[in-house]
Amino acid sequence: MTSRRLADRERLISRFLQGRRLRATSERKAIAREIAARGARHFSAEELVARFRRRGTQVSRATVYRTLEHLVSGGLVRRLSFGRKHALYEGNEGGARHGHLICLDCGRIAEFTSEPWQRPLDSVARRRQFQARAISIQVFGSCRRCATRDLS
Amino acid sequence: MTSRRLADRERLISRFLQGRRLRATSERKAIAREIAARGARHFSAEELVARFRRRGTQVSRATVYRTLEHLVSGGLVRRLSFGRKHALYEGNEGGARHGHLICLDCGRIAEFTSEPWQRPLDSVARRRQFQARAISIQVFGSCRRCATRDLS
DNA sequence: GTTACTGCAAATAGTTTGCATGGAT
DNA sequence: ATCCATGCAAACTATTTGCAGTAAC
Repeated sequence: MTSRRLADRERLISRFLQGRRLRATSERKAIAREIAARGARHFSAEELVARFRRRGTQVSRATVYRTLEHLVSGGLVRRLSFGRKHALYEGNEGGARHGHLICLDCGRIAEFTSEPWQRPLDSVARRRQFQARAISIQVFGSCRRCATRDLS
Repeated sequence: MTSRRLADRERLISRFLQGRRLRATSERKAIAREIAARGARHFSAEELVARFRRRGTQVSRATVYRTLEHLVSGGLVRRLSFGRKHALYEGNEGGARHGHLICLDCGRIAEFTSEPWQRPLDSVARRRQFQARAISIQVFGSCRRCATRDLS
């Protein structure tokens, strides 16, 4: 990602904070910067905390969780709750829709574009008068690597 | 559901236990019976525990979790992890595929048939050489009732 | 008889929350 | 000056696990 787009994303989050009358604290800006830098890659709350800690940036775990909450409810970040462990998050990169292939053996997660399913899903939502805010398609199974290994 | 089909489902689970060399204990049979009785309705682990407790059936929480684990990994039951709270489960009624519309305001969950998306999803999986075991489509947003109320 | 299964209670893991202090508006 | 946001640590919730006793095979 170019630093141009990175700055764009940061600005987007600043605007979001303003719009919601949320204060632009240094902690929130640090979180915004960190998420922007990760692009569309997945991350856990704990990963953010660890990264800040390693780097000496002062942001507590509680603040990370509280800020993610805001960003998710505002649609700037998606929360992915697979499996039984921690939730994963991903920046909502301009709405590029994708689903996830989740390997139950090794935990690896791959993505595929779910663009083709967007329209039919929208139509289901419309029919039910359901106001869709986020759509998530998950396929659980074994990735190529693990499926091959399983043959042993 | 007829008691005929209910018996079918119980038998299915018995066969499953045998197939995996798992002992057919009274606890596991009680759980199988309970899940069969619920048909395709959603339930949480805690709900099962509570139901057993209320009725005086002797099945501990640990056993409920351990048994659900087996059934999920065997594909007889699906685990649905929405939101941040407890997981929900549903009997895998002969593979009738459906997705979920999850209301973020009131928590209500509605279903829609995802049959039409099965084939294209299969083809994505094939292309990636991903061995799919379960597919889950979730749409988060506001149900009709809550969307209307939100206008206030 | 052997070995898997169960129940209990304690341990985990991730996340949330109350409260006093500090900082943005 | 006001009052929202932060940090800390304690609280919570759902789930998992170690271990000793019990029951299925």
